[in-house]
Amino acid sequence: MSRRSPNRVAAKRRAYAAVFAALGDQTRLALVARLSHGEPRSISQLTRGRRLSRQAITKHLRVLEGAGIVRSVRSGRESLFEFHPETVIDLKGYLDFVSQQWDQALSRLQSFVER
Amino acid sequence: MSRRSPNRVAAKRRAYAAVFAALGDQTRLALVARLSHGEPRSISQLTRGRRLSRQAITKHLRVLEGAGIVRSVRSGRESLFEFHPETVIDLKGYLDFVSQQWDQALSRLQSFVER
DNA sequence: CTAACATGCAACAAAATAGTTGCATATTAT
DNA sequence: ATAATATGCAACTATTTTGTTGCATGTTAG
Repeated sequence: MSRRSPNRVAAKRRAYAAVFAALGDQTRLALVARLSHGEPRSISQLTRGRRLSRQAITKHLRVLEGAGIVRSVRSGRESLFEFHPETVIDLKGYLDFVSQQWDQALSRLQSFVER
Repeated sequence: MSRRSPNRVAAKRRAYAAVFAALGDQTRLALVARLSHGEPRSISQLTRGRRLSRQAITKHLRVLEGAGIVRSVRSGRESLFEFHPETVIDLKGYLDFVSQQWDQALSRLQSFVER
């Protein structure tokens, strides 16, 4: 049987919730879009042209980093942020799991109705 | 060309951000898991056994409903919440888009290095 | 009819989030 | 060496989120 300790399930959930929460913001979503487009960018580059202060952008980047969605590397006087795809792939997996659970529920209902 | 007005892009982003934000919470993730497992459930059913008050659960459900992740229907004295898969499917699509953008960026880099 | 149940609404408090500003420090360009 | 650039740290405010409690109202069971 798939018995999985509730604690383990809860821990997983907390982790996924943190990733979802990190993506749950316009600004951060825009940053992810920008970074997923290619090369690593510095905080200044990511701030330039935006209406938010550098510090605000920095905080958002740290949230994304904390969730494992981006990585930062210091390079001289700037710190470069780079998209880290694994976490997003993993999240897709979670959504897949939820969808599949639903599909299976539907087909169970279906076979019940049909008998 | 794919020129897409920035406003349209921003609007899309806001919408997705709202869905991510709705999923960015342990309790709500647990509710989604429960509801994706099958039959619609009433607020009382979803509250029973949990350590949160009924009102707290209700608020969470309304957040999920606002994001289009669940639907509610009144049935007599109770209101039943049901998982609504389309929104989650759509979100998976967004994550796919981001991943693909990254993959394409990688292959562009690859072909650049190789020449 | 009346009691039990299910929910809604509103006011409130505590905590987390988002953003700003000012100042300090490290790195690079001239 | 100096100035310009890039970032970090801390304090502070405003807003949003999370949760509670109390009370009112609608619905169903006995």
